[in-house]
Amino acid sequence: MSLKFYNTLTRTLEEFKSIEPGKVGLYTCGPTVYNYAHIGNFRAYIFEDILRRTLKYCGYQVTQVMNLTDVDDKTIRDSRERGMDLDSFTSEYKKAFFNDIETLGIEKAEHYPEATKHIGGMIKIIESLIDKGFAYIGDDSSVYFSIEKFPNYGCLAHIDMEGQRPGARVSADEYGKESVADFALWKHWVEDDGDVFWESPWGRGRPGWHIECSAMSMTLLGNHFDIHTGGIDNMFPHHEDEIAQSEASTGEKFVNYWLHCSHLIVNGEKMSKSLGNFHTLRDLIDKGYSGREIRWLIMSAHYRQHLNFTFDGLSGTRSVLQRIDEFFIRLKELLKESDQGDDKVKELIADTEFRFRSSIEDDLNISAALASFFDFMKEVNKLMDAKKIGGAAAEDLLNFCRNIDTVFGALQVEKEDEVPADILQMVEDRIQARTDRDFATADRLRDEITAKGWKIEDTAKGHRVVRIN
RNA sequence: GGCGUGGUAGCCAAGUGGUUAGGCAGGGGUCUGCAAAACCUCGGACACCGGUUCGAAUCCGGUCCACGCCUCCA
Repeated sequence: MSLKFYNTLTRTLEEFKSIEPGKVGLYTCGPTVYNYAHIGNFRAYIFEDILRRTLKYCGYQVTQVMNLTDVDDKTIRDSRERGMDLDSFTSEYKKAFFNDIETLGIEKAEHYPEATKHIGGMIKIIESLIDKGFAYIGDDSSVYFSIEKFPNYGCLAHIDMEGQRPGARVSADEYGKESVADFALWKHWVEDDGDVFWESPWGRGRPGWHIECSAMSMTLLGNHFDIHTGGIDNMFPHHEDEIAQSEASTGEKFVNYWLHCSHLIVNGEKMSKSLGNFHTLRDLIDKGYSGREIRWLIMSAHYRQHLNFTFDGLSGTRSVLQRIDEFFIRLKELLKESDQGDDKVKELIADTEFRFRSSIEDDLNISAALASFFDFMKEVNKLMDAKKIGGAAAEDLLNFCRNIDTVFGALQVEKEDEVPADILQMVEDRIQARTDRDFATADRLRDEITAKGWKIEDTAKGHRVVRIN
């Protein structure tokens, strides 16, 4: 079996081969920290998380870099509006970002470089671009990259610049450039920037947007690395510009595989503030949904497809996750039984692992991978019903689930709810009432327990208490 | 105008020439003092029109619809 990805660069499914055997350098475009991130942003981070986990599952040692853009037009504008200095403004949102990814069960990257800490590296790249004739100083004293000097420009987005008509969005204030499509490497200080500026060979100013990713990726992963990802809207111009400036500067190939995830839409419409369907993670948490439920919904669609986010869909995840929890509770209860079912179980595990792996290796086909798990769960349930699993076989099944959950990051095999003493007492009282055949009391206690957020399940082997989500 | 994606059951969502995808919701059943939960089970589908083929949801042509990007939005 082999790992395959759809490479935006070639628009084909390609077998993945890392530059250095067994190791992968992965650069994932991160947040601009001027606001709380919304679920659309998190779709990208969850996709990148699944990618990272899949690479590890396939045996690679992953070095992931995710940038934090902490200086740009929006961070400057909003920090000034709030009367805060840039650092204290952005640090609030950096903290929120890390809280949010933890809520969603996203594994931490190895590096989270901040743009403001890498200005020196950016200046070096810009200097080399000026030296090599790819960049020039415009009439407004900003430094621009001249795309006509880089014949390969458009290789990622597959755009032929000759055929482009300048849109209305090309604003009149960008008169410093020789050509409208040229992009800023260094923006000369203007009054609206306030005290946000760095000294450079071209005077006070701040970096353009694209240059930070080139500087930070090359610093941490080298001039040439394996995978670069982001949302599809970043493909052009952001990633196109990164390729141009990086390759022009080093003369080397920048990135081998470019992976882009599609947008999330809400109730069939683009998410936007004006439509009132704009959700941040904390909005949803406040509405009572869990990070696990949100993760499950968002990861369950293939990353290159539009994902239609609906509250019906989100509520549906609660049922399936509860079913999974119940499955593991049941399986763990069988650990203390005597060993049985080994051969059948080994075969089932081998078959499922094959299906799971082929699915996930096929450009991260998570839907098919999940289907293999559901089919597996159904078979194990049948075996459990038939009392054909116990001891070591149960342990093997649990270990297998722990193993595939290194990719899903959502099964929560170990989940155990600590039952409060007062609930336990009520459960005991109810059992006694039932033994006494005092069903009125038993039912009243059950209702009280339910009202306190717990659920009783009477099984052949005893009584289980689980938390109601 | 250019580049690109998609339309699969009530909803979400894989598949891409022949063999049950899967999940949620719904029906039926097992279990139960009654429930709940769980488990088993069932139905229902490939936007439309042509074509290629023994065979098309899948390939080709056309039509309709939806969506994304085309200068800083994941």
